[in-house]
Amino acid sequence: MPDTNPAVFFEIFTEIGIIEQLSRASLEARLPDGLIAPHFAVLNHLVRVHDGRAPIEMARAFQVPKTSMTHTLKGLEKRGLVEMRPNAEDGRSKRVWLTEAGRALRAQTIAALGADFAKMTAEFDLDRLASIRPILRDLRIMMDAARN
Amino acid sequence: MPDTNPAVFFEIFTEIGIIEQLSRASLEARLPDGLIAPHFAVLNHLVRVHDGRAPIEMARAFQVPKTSMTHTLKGLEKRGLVEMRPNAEDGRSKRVWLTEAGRALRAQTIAALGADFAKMTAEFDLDRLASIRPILRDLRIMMDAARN
DNA sequence: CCCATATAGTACGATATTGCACTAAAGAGG
DNA sequence: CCTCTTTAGTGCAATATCGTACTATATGGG
Repeated sequence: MPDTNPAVFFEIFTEIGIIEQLSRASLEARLPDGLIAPHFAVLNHLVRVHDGRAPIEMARAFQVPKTSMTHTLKGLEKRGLVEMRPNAEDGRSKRVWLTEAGRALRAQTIAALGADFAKMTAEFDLDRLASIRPILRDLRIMMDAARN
Repeated sequence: MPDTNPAVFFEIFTEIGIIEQLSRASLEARLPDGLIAPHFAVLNHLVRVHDGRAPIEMARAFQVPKTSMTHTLKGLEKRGLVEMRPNAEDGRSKRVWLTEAGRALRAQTIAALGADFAKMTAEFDLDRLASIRPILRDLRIMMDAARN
């Protein structure tokens, strides 16, 4: 019988909220003191999308206010994980570059997480997990579009 | 071909992080000024699990430090949505009770969200969404157990 | 009963998040 | 060019999160 009850969304979002919290805790347990998930997200983004991004671009990518991005970048800069340089093509903006330490920390964190996830693999069928990926992806795309 | 790469976890958690952020934004858009997701989570928990819980029980249920729960409850109490009373059976602890206003706000918020979700139903197949629920549930249970 | 230990709650300080207001620079229209 | 509007970034204040330390009460071994 097809499910036509929108409360399904409520239940799914509740599960997702709990899983997000647990996965964030796992990540932060692998980060050096003083660094939290948003710091890692920025390092990871700069590797995946290529560094040299402007802070405002990253604020949009993560859908956080630009003041939050300023703060996160300040923390990364203070620890020598990124460098902020002026943007020669636009005097209003800056560009963010990874340092060697930033790249190394990101790689090292991913390696540590890989070990954690490998343990989970022993307890959770990866094919079953992988099967929900396209649905989560489509859900994310739909919600992203819905927020106008 | 079975997927044996633990990076599947990384990708799933990334999607889940984004969806959590978007769904939290939807919820908070429906809450009165000054109330945020943790406030609603507490109200909802007190209805579903029955009120009269001790703050420490709820801190454990949400896996937040007890200081965070103290703060969240203080906000709810200030707005007359819950009442804190001493626990006659244990002088160290308190019990948290919903007020009529608290119950009403929770019901009204769920109704508003129901309308939002009904719109999403037009754009996302509910059967497809419902199909991932048991997997998310099992994943949450596994991770919850794994955190020792 | 007494005392050592454990537990519930809170005060406080450090850091995080975010809205508002401001500055500096860019772009658009004349 | 000159002005009006828009955009990128940041300072500041309000609130949130959370670790540490403290108080009060409970519990358990003697």
